[in-house]
Amino acid sequence: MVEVVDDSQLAAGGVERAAAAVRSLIVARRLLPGEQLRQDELARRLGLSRSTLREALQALSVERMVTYTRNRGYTVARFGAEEMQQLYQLRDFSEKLLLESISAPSEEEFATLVELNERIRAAAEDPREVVRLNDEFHLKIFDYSPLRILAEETRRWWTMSAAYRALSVTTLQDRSLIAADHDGMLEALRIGDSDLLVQRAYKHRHASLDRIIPTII
Amino acid sequence: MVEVVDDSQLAAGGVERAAAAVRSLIVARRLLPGEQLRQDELARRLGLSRSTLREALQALSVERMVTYTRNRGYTVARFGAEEMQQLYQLRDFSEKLLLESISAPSEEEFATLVELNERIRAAAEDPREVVRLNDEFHLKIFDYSPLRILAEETRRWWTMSAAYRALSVTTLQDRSLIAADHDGMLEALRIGDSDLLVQRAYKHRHASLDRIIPTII
DNA sequence: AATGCCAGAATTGGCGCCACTATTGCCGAA
DNA sequence: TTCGGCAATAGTGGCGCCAATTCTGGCATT
Repeated sequence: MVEVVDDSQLAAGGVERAAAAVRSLIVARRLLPGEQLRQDELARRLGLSRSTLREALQALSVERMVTYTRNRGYTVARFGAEEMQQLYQLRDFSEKLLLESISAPSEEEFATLVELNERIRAAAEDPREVVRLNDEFHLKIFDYSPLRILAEETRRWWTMSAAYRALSVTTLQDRSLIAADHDGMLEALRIGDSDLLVQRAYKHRHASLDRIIPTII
Repeated sequence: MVEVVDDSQLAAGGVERAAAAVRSLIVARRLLPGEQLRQDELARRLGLSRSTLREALQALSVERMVTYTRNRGYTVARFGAEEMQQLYQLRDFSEKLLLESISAPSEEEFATLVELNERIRAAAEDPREVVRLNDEFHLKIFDYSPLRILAEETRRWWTMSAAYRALSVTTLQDRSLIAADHDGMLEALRIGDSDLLVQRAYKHRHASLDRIIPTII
């Protein structure tokens, strides 16, 4: 069985395409933290050459999505509890800056977020879909900030923990809690109460962290 | 004339070596912002193959040291005033966190910093050396923090502006000001006054930014 | 039975090559 | 003379190959 990776989001550009594909496999937990990435096999699986994949892995290594050891190749990045906490601490500060820098979103932007959140609520039975939509929801908000560089770095920090977040969501009993938190954030966003928004985002974030930590071996 | 890059800091490992070399060329302003990086020539110049260089450039691209355009290759990253300010704003927040997280450095660590600063003072007539030592001084401080991930990201943000900083230092009249600022920071570090340290580092940093901005075209 | 060692297999590291795309410089028409 | 188009050239994108290193499984030794 030849498995072609989902090329839904792949416009073109070999390396970017490859990086996106591998990133997506990691986020979807089809490649697990700590797992060895055999270049030859992975390249075949993605339908491209090893050299191209190599460049992608190098990029992902700088992004900390994978770990590189000389002469031993790449493995999916694995985080300990300590590192995970540092990661979330970073996001505490960066997302605070981002959210404070957002001027009131347009009607259209706001509607998009509301709709996304409704889809999250509706997908409560499908953890994978919840995670995907949740990512889209949060990343979209980051992009509303004029602080381009920080937004990009934050996106990276967000994605770093994605595989772990995905696992914790799977085992979450009441997945409607996520959408409920988002409701609160959206309300704060709508009335333009920056402090409230930051506070609610913080709470939402740490609820996530609290779910993740116990899953870390 | 065959030019071999300075292999002082290059342990081994093709790609890392290449990335370090290119980074060092950019920081030293031997490759200027906006400049096209022709892979073939650069590979020859560094004494390695184009494919290996390619991986390095890919990594540097994620680090934002270079910019990539599809089918047009890589150029040395170029920052506008707006971006530069964002970069420094990032460092405001990240270096604050780092400095606050540092527990009092050991005698030995402290002595190293003092000595470095004396060398900066002594090298006042040699701008390039001042820049190199200054980098070493600041990066070393970052590494004292237990916040490993943030320290690494901050190192990256620091390096991103290095080429611009190098230029502004060259045209600086009284280069002893830099060492004087460091004196103040070291004093705060020694007496363990975290707030004072953060404040003085802030002032130092923005003096740097104020010098850089006018040099941006 | 456990441990150290050695050859074979598997995997990574680095390189040169060819196809494709962008750039350039030239030439002819307006 | 200037501008638009076209061919030659330069440079990037992607691939397969071979050397070097690491891993693995079997064998001998204690």
